[in-house]
Amino acid sequence: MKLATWNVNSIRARTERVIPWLEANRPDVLCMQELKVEEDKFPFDQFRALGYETVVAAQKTYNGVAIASLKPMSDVRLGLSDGVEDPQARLISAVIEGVRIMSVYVPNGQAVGTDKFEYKMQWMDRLVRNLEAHYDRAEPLAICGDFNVAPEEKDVHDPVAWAQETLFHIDARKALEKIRSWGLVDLFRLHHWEAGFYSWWDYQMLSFPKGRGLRIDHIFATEPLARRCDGCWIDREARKGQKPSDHAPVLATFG
DNA sequence: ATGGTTGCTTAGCAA
Repeated sequence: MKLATWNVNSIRARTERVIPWLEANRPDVLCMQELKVEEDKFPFDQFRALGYETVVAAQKTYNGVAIASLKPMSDVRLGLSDGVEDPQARLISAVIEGVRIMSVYVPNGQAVGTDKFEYKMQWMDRLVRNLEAHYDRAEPLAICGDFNVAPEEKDVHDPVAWAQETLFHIDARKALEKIRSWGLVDLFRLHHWEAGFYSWWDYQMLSFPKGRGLRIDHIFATEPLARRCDGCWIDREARKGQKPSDHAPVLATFG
């Protein structure tokens, strides 16, 4: 099985990049984030033409997550289902070939000290409670998506400069570690130890050509699934060329 | 250097 995740930064703006990428890479599953469109305007037909069925949790203008799959999906679940009134579409999951696959878009947090950063912290804590309440770390499960947090110094081009930002603040890193310590493995770090691999580069200041990025998109898996993972990588090529997303896809394969 | 870029929606917000 080949699993991919990609923050597309508007599916309508990115359809001409995402569809050819799917055709070239043919993952069994693609988790997407930041659709920025209501469900009735999602381009289901173009995915279906390549053999993918897609389920979405969407809203107008902001956020929005989806899972496109070649294989049948069952028990589709939307949101954190914790009774909290929350209009933001940031989580969808489905069971595919016996694996619970989650597509998540963790809040960016805007700036440390703001209400949005507080919402980010609370959302990550709610995700931990969702895992504790509904899932079993002994079962195969993958959480894929834009976590908006880089785990370690080696995942950030300039850790000192980014320490005060929402994507690498110590509180955000601790919250990410709490999610991981529920019983998840960072699949990228199973296969690569080196610094300097990034999944996101700001559109501004020529960040991509200058190599100023962060590794904030992840595929986390429970132990029984991680044991089957024989590769995990970031497709930097997809960040190049005309009208790219500011994120690159992350992929993992399983035997 | 308080800049710079992109997308949605239409001047301001979010990333």
